[in-house]
Amino acid sequence: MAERAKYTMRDVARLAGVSTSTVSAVINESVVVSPKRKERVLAAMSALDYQPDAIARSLKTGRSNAIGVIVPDITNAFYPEVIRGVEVAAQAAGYSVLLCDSSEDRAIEERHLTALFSRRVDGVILACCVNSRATEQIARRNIPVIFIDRLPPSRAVYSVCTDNVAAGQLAAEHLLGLGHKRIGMLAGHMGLSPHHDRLEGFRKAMQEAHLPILDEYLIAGNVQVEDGVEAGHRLLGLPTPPTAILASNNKLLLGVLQAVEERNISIPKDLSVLGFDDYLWNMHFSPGLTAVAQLTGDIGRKSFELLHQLIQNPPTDDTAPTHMLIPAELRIRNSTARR
Amino acid sequence: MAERAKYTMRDVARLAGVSTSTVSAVINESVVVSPKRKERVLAAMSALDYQPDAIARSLKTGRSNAIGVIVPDITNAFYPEVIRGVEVAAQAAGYSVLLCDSSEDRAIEERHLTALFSRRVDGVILACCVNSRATEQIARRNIPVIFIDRLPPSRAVYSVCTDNVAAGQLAAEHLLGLGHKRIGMLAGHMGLSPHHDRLEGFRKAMQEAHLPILDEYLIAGNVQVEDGVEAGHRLLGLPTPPTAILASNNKLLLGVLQAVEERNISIPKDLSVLGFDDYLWNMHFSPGLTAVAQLTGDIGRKSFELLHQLIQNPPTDDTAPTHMLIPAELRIRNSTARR
DNA sequence: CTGTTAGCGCTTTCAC
DNA sequence: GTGAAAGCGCTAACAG
Repeated sequence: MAERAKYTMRDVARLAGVSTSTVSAVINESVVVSPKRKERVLAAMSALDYQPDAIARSLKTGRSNAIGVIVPDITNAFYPEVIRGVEVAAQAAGYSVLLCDSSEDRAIEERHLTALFSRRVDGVILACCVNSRATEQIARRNIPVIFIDRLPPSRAVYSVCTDNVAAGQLAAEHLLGLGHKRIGMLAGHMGLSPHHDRLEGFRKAMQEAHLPILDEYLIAGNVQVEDGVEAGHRLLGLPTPPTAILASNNKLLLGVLQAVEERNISIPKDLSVLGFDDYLWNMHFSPGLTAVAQLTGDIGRKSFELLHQLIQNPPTDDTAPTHMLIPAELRIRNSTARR
Repeated sequence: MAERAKYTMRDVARLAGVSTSTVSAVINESVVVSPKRKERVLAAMSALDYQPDAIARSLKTGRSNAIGVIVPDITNAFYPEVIRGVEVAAQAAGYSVLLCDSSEDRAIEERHLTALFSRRVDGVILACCVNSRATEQIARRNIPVIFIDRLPPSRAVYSVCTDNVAAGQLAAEHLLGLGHKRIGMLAGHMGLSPHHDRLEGFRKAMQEAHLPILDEYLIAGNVQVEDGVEAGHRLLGLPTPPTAILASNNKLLLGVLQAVEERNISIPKDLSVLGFDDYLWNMHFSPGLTAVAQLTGDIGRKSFELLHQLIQNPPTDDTAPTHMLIPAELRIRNSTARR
C-alpha cells in the first residue's frame, strides 16, 4: 500500500518500442514527436494506465507545482472562502495546494513554513498570525510569498488585502449618513492589520464629519464572542450610550447581539448595529444584519494570480513589492436605521 | 526564485568532513553515529541553515508523508472543522495535507484524485460528491482511502462518519419527548448518505412511537436555503401544519427560519424547530437553535488516525474495511419546546 | 525527429 | 561506525 505506481516511463517506452525521452516528449509536448510514435506512446500509456510521477519530475525540474497556504484558523469562515478562490485558480493552473493551519501560534506558523520550504513549494500564500516572524524566515529563502488579509509588522511585502481603511470609512459613513453621531466601535485587536486599518478608516470618517471620538465609545483588545458581549454591555450601560455600534469582526458582532438581547434593546429602533464580513446567516438573522463584506473569493483568486506571476517572473531584489487592495462592499440590511 | 535550497547534503557532508551517508544517518537517526561526528554534522547543518529536500527523500523512499483531503465544498462550515482535526493530527505525525475542493462535481473529484495519486500521497481522506465514481478509480490503485461524512453508493469502504441513523433518531425523540406528534422533516438529498440515514433514524423513532409519517410532512430533494424557504412555506401553509420541523442540514434550517419569519410565526411557541450541525451562530440566534451537533473535530482526527494506521499496516485484500461511527450530540436550546 | 546519457538530492545496501 | 556507490523516475542536453 502507498506503494509507487506499478508502471514507470520505462515500461511505457518499452511497450511502445521507443525511448523514455520520446515518452517524456509526448507527455510534456516539449518537442515534436512523429504522429505514428506519438500514437504508440499514447496507446501504451493508457494500456498500462500510466501516471507520471510528479515527485520524480519535481526533483528533476526543481519545481513542484505546489503552493502552500497558511491560515491562522480555518474554522474562521473568512478563510475557507479565500481558500476556495485560491484552490480554483490553482487547480486551473495545474497547481496543488498544501494547506496549513497555524492556530494563531507563531511557532506553529514557523514549523509550517519550514515544512513547506522543505517540500519545495513554488510559493506561499500566508495569512500570518499576531507578531509573526515570518518575514525574517522568508528573507533567508528565495521563495515568493504573498501575504493576505493580515500584514506583518513590516508591511514591505507582497500582499493582497481588502482596503480596510476604506472599509472602515465606508461603515462609518453609512452610519453618519443615517444621522448617527454617537457611534461606538469594537475595534478588535490592534496587532491585526485589518482591525488597525478599519479603526483608522473610522477615525477618518469621524474627523471629516467633525465629530469627536469619545474614549469610552472605543473598545479595543480581544476578538472573541465573550469580548463582544462584555464590550456591548459596557457601551450600552453608559449614561449616554451610543446610538450605533460598529463591530470590527463577526464574533464581536455576535457578542454585541447577545448583549443587546440581554438588555431587551430593539434593533434597529433603539440601536443600529453593523459588522465586518458577511456570511450566509447574516442575512437570515432577524433583523438582517448590515455588513461590510470582503470579496473573499477575489482575494483568493488574485493572491494566487499574483503568486503565479511571481513564480514565473521572479522579481529582482530591488523591485518594490506589490500591494493589491481589494475594495469592500457595503451590504445594507435592517440592522441599521435612520436616527 | 522558487529555486532549490542553497545547500544539499553534500555541502553539509563536505563542511563536516564526513560522507553523505553519515549526514543522512544523523538526520534520520537510522544508525548510530559517533557523538563527535554527530556534533560536527549538526553544527554544519545549522551553519548552512540546511533543510533536507523532502522531494528527493520521497523519490527515494517511495513515501511522501503527505495525504490528500478532498471535500465537496470547503465553504460549508462543516468541512473546515473536520479539516482542522485532520490537519492537527497530520501535523503531529509529520504529514502534510494537500487540500482539494471538488465543487460537488464528479469530474473534478476524479481529476483531484488523479493529481493526488500522481503526487504519490500516502493516503486520501475523501468526502465524495453525489454519484461519485471514486471507488472505481481507487480500486485500480493501491492507496488507502478513508471516506468521511458521505459514503459512496457501495458502502464497502473504510469510513468515519457520524452515526446519522442514531442522530436522526435522537432528533426525532427529542421532539417526541416534548409531546410533538405532527413532525415535518426536510430530509435533504437522498443521494447523500447522511441525509438518507437521518431520515431512516427519523422513521425508526416515529415507528417506535407508533406514529405515522404523513407524506405531506416529508420533503426531500435539494439542500439550499431557497429550498428550505419553499419547503417551510409548504409545510406551514398546510391545513394542519406540523408542530415541529426538523431540517436535515443547516441551509435548509436557515430557509425554514426565513419562512417562519415571513409568516410571523413564533418559535418555539407556535412551532419547534431543530437542525443538524451546530455552528457558533446557532446559539446566538434568538431564540437559540436546538441542534444535533456532529463532533467534527473527532471525525477529522479519527479519520487521520485510521488512515495513518492503514498506511503503516496495509490491510490484506480480504480484510473487511472498518466503519467508524462517531456519536452525535443533542444541544438543546430554545427553538424547541413542549407542545 | 530520436535515443543515449547524465544527473536532480536523497537513502541504503554493502564492504571496509 | 563509516564511506562508496547504486539507483528512485524523470527531464534535458547532446549527438546522431
